[in-house]
Amino acid sequence: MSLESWLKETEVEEEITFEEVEETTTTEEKLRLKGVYLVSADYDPDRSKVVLKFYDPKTEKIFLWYDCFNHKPYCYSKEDVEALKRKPEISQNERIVGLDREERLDPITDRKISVTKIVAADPLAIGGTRVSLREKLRVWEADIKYYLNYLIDMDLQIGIPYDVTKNKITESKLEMDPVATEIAEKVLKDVENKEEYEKWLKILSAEIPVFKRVAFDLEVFTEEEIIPSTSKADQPILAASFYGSDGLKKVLIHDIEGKLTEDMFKDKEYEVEIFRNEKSMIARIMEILEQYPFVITFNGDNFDFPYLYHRAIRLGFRKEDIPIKLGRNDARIIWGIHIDLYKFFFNKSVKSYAFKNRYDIVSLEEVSEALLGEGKVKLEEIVSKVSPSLLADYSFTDGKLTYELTSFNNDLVMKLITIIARISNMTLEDVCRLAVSNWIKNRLIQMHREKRYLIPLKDEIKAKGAERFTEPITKGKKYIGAVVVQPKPGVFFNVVVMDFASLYPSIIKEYNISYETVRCLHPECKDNIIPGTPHWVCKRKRGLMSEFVGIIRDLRVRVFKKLAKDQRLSKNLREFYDVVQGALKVIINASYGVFGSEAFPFYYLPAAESVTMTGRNVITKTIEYCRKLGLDVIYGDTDSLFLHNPPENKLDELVKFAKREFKLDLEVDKVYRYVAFSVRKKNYFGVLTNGQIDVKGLVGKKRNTPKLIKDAFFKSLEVLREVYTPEEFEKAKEQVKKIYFDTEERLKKREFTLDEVAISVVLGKRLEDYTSTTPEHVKAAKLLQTVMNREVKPGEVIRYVKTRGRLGVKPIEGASEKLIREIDVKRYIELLKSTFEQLMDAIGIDLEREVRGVNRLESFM
DNA sequence: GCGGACTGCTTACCT
DNA sequence: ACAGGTAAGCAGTCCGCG
Repeated sequence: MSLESWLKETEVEEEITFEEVEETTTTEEKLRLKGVYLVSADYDPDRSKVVLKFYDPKTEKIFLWYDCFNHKPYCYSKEDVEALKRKPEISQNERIVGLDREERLDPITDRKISVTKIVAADPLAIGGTRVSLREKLRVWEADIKYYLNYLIDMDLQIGIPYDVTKNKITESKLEMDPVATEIAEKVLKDVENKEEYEKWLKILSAEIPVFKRVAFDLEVFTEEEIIPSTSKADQPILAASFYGSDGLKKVLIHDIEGKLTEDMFKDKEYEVEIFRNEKSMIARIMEILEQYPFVITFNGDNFDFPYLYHRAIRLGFRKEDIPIKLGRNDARIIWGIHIDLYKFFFNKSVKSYAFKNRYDIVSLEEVSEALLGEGKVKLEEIVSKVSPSLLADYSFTDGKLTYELTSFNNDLVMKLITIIARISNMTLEDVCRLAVSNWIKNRLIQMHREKRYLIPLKDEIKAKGAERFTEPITKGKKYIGAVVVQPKPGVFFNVVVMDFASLYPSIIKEYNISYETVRCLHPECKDNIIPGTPHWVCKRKRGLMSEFVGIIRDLRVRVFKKLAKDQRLSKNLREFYDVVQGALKVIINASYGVFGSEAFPFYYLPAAESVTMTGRNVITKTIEYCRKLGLDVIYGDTDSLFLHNPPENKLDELVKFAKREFKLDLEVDKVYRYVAFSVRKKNYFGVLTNGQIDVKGLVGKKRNTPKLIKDAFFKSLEVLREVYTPEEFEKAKEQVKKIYFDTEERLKKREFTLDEVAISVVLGKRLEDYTSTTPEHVKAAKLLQTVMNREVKPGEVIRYVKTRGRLGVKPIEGASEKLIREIDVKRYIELLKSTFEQLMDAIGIDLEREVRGVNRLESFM
């Protein structure tokens, strides 16, 4: 049967609709829920109310709770009520329902001001459309999402348990672990704002429930290797897979040709349901999904849910019967929480701080391979062409991997998301979709509100400070960054690396850096200068950012890191506290960067450069003190100092100096048996005292280096790992040389596979955006697109080889081993040479001379 | 018209 | 939509050279 006739046939079938979404419990008079976790909030435009989502771990269900306090959205004006009433934007707007005078503190001037609260009937009257108040008048606090505003006003905290009745929400009593209490009490004794700490301790140490969830993945028919259009949704769904925390393992298969039987899938590890009718299959998909309060996808915002939605519409479902809400950048499910892992793993902070850049490309394949050690089912062809059995396996594995990404290490990812939601007080959905500047922004907004500060507008912050003062070292940057010490070339045995514990956040904390405190308006603060700048810092008030970073940092170092190691606690609990301290670290590490990012509402270059300039001063002064102590500084970068053969007692003195002089913690980071430097910065290797190899920045470890060269490089490192004394170096050097020449021989004789000489480079932007130059990988990508008719997208890895042909490159995809004959061996030898030069430079081999020597020898033979 | 010096673009890395 | 600093290769341009 052709696809077209098949579609026609389905249209005449009887109407299938989704089951009614469960009526919310608010209508029940008796509603009484205990220990239910607040996980989300949203605005329901139909009821003109905020809806809260509570997760009950006992029944494993989500309850929707609609506002019953008649809370209204609002913003502020600096004009008085009378003046506002004279404005047509206010007087002729029936959606403005109230004007109230209020007192606020302007954090920039540190003076009380009177403002008018403009109350509206719905959030769109404030902002979000072209005719909203925000676009017409100069108003404050008008771009806070309404449901987040609600949480703040109602003093609600995401991620902790509540007892809920129809018209009352109270925090559940939380029992803190006695060990945690003991450690926390010590810290509480000497902090300036005890209540704030207590609040945080309670929020962060609350238990996290197991979230009942299902991972969901859709496979759709496609003619070519292109992603089907979600808006057209003109191709049938082929399969849907489910993997649930309750053990559900299921694949729904669409039997387009009417040839499938259940027997064909008998020995699978998952159940299979076969559907002749796509419409019933969609209804079944929805039925399964709705049994789970949390739905996990990998890219469900931009593919699975929009496709499902539009396909359902196309097949005749009514809009109001589909419980999916498609936004500009997200897909929400009205009965629960949709978590899109693609967005979460794409997050720069998550990628680097939580997962240490263990994955480079954000794809289900790469991320699972890196974090789970398990990849997708490999297909030789596109999904539309493989056998039903293979398609089912493929789909199932995608669902399974997606689920496992949330369950590995004892539900690490779910916990991480929950803890970040607690810190930022954002919904779980927002946490996994928005970036770190948003997380920090939301918590700062709440802090402003709690202190009754009026949140300044971006232009007010900008107008307050002079432009940046420093010149960046790197072209195209906005201000100066860190100091990198020129390394002393050579091999050094017994090297101790000292570093300042989270230097920038500590500076923000200790030096009171915040947008309102740097260049404050108090005359008496103007002598409190940041070294090397004309900026000064407030002496009268603690800055908001400084307070926030200070608390988070203290709690991490003094409470949660300790708890994570406390042997009196169960392994489970220690693991949990370790996740907490890890989440705190993610936030702390990003706290400086946001000051220099325009996307951040509290963007303020004088604050950013105050941090880096203080850092420069700290490291420079510490190096000077090392000289005084007779310590030999052979290298340093930003917050670290490499000391050659330092006497123990001198190190103690250095630590004391840092504490006394800067109030900062300097500590031993690592100790090298030996470390080898060339003249290059950020470029060295060493062997730690435990025998572990540490390579930094060398070409040999870069992801785009061909395997052949990489292997030779790491083989050499293995040799160097066995070196314990300067004498042993000589033998090792000979071995490294041999590895080099052996590899060169292999290249000359073409004894390699295509895979070994493939160069993998990420395509950074769309092909047509490379306007000034055409780098090699772009040439290869263009060949892929034009010759092989294969669409290439930014973010994709292009694998190519260097050839002797006109263009000099060819893509690997679809090529046979015959391509080896075209390889430009000469250019690979150059690559090998430069890779080894970095290594050999450091250990004192002049590669150029060695090569000439051998060549001369060869020419005689 | 050609080659070396130079600059700018691009990617990947370090802290 | 967190930052700046560094290395390296290649593409493209400029300049000198009878």
